[in-house]
Amino acid sequence: MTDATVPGVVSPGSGASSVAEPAAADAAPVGRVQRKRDRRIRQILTAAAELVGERGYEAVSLEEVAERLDVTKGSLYHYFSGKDALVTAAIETLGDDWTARLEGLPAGREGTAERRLRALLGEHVRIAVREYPAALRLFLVPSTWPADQRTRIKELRRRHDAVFRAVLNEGVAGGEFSVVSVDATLQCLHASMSQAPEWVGGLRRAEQERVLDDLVETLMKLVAR
Amino acid sequence: MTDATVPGVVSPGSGASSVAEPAAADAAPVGRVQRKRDRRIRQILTAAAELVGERGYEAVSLEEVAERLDVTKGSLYHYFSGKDALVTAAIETLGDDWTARLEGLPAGREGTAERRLRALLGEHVRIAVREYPAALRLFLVPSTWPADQRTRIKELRRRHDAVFRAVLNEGVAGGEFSVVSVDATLQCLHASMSQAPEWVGGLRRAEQERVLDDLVETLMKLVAR
Amino acid sequence: MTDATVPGVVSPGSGASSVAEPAAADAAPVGRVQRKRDRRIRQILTAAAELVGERGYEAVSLEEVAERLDVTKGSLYHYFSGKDALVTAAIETLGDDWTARLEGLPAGREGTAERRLRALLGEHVRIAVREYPAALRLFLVPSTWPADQRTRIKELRRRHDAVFRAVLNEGVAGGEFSVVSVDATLQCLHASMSQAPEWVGGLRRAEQERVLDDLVETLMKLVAR
Amino acid sequence: MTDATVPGVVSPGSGASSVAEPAAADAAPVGRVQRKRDRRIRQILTAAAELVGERGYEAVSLEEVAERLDVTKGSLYHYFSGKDALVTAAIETLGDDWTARLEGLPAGREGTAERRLRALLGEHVRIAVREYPAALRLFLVPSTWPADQRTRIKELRRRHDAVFRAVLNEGVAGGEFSVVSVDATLQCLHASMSQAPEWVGGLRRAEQERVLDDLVETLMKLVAR
DNA sequence: TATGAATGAGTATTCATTCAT
DNA sequence: AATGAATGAATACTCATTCAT
Repeated sequence: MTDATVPGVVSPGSGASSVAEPAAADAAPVGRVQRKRDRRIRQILTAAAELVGERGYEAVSLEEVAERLDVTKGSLYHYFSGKDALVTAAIETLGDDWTARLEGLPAGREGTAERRLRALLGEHVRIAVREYPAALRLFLVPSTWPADQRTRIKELRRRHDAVFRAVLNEGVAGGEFSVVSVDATLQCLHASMSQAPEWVGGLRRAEQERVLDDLVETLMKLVAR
Repeated sequence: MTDATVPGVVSPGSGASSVAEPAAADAAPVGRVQRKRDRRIRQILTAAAELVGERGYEAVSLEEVAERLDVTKGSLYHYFSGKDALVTAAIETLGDDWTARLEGLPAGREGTAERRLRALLGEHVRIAVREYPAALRLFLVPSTWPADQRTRIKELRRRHDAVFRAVLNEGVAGGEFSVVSVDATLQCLHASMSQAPEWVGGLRRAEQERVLDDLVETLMKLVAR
Repeated sequence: MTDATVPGVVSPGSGASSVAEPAAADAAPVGRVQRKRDRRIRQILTAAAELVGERGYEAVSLEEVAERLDVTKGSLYHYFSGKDALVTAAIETLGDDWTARLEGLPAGREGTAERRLRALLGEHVRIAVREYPAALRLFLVPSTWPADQRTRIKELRRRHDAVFRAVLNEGVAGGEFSVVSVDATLQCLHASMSQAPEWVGGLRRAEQERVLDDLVETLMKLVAR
Repeated sequence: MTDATVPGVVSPGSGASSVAEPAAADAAPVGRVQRKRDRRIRQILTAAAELVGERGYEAVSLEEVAERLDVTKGSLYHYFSGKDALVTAAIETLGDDWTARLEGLPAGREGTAERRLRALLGEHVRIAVREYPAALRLFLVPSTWPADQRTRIKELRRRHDAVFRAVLNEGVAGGEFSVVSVDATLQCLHASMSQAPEWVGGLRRAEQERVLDDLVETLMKLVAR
């Protein structure tokens, strides 16, 4: 994802716009100014994503986001058209980062489908528990949100699921896995892992590891022949 | 659950102390007045539970709850000490009702463990999808809540899980099921079913049914030998 | 003060009235019922006076008064037309009791005017400190109160002051005392004593006694020749 | 007191940290912006102090304060963290102004201790009567306030009393005055003067003057040899 | 008499958003 | 680009008062 495609970003000099920029903008040379702007946006999104990941959408205030960045609330409006836009973009960033980490996992690319799936599940669940304890909430976007943004979130999840779906499909094709339905299996995998932070939150580290291992093994049954 | 055990309920001017109570009152352990009060509390909890089930905790305002009951906000404070207390009680009510329905399910009590589990999963997921679309949120109690209430919710979940745990244990004991860990399996079942409304929300009824059947079958794999 | 003259008391059978009863009511035999009513009123006033004495007017809620009496808020409206009426009456009761105690003091009636004044001051200040820590507030009746009630409070203070005024006048007449103005002297005495709870509130008992003795001696200078 | 020391004031987006500050800013220790902010805070405090002085703490609502300043309630929260903070700061301001006026009084600095004390008492009592009719309430800070703020108020009174204490001490040292205890004398002076508005509130101006003179003369007896 | 349910106007507080500088 | 002041609508909560039973 390049910053230029971040949704809800206010385009400089053209007033507020909650719609993504036309790619035509690329025609203009991307100068220092633009790069600086992109960097700033990146900072904001990171801060917002962390907060939303920790506390959930409704509990995060722009004040907090601004404070974490050591700027004022008003500044955020130079880059985003409003809270929804900012948070949506942040969720997207968080999801993209997460997806990228899974994709970048060496163990996720070699060996049998089973080994790869196990590695992906382990990494995913550990990211969830340690870094995004409220990640589940990200996908519970208030039903009052504009359809536009809900669509965006669903799209994000699709991308996120793709990495699991690929392994699943390969496993099935290669005869390693057997599933009732790839979609249903994906949903179960995702749901189970997302809620993990809830159960293991109060446990000691050693116990956490054991429980998470059990979780991964249990989930592997979903694809067993 | 009897209403008398609803948490956070404000007790009426009772406090029998400096003035002598007529002993006759003991004859009728619960008077008309008390029954009426209980009924009202029930109404409030039902309304609140519906709203929380639909929109989640943070998004529900007391104003809305009051409006749905056609009373004023202030009235709610006659019965509950505050929003947290009301919502906690509502969640508890909702959870208890849900649990009771599962327990009351005939198909959940007879036949092989496998048949019973399948029946329970089917019913649970259909309740989730049709009646409590935001039920998942119920278990995402904000970490800022008082410990007291968080404990209560966890206790509630334990009761709720018990019905599944019983079948699971029997199935394992009888050699019908095989699981990595009963706890992990329960968590996966619960999480997967709770999030179901999210995926199937936009589908047509017929499609919904098919997807939910797939889901149940997929989950049955978690206990396969 | 007989209860029949308590202001703001709702007359039975005649609807609410914030005006004192005409003495003609005495024509009717004062039956058991009336006596019971009077006793109840007395209880309410005592409870209210204590609370107002402790916390001040604005901080006391009818709920608290009712709770201390183990009745419901609504019940209070059988006896008083509203909060102001109740509190005014309570202040009056408190003031009357206080005055009565000073008047009943043996040391206040015999010996030289100086000995008597010293005894009165000592007792007064000790009542203030130990029993009515917020008594001062009683005389800071919100200026928004109806004139009727403000008058009543002033009248009460006049009665209360009378006991000191009498000794003062005698002392002056007998040549024992010398004052710039009896009124001003009274005001100073009253004000100084009323605020005593504020300074000595945090002190240990022994220290309190020493400080209060200093206070009394200091005040005696106001009448020195 | 400089505004920078006003308690409870919310600091603006400062928090200089992740972003480098231009060192040049140090040249102007207090910029235009800061001065403007200080002026605004001053305005708010003055309005609040007046209201508190007139009506007392509990009776003042933020709405009233805001209205007097022709801003909205919410704006006050830009400068103060809440009602307590605002009111405490207002009391402090009021007390400081009062103290400063007494200290600035020429007649309070020259002549015999007796002349100076008489001048101070006269001025003090006239400020109380004319400008802060509810000033007494300021020192009756509700016992429910946070300890932090109660301490602050006590400290304020100490500063306020200091101006009288100094004259008292000098008079005693120089043999002009004779007191039982400096502390007790101060308390009596303060209490008597603070309550003055209550007695003289309803009088005509000419009468007021006479009564206040009597009051001052009466209080002078407290230090008579 | 007494109760307890209900009200409605009020209170402090929060927060996304706007805008002049 | 960034600030910080200001807004206004919303939110939880309180309390004196009324009233049917």
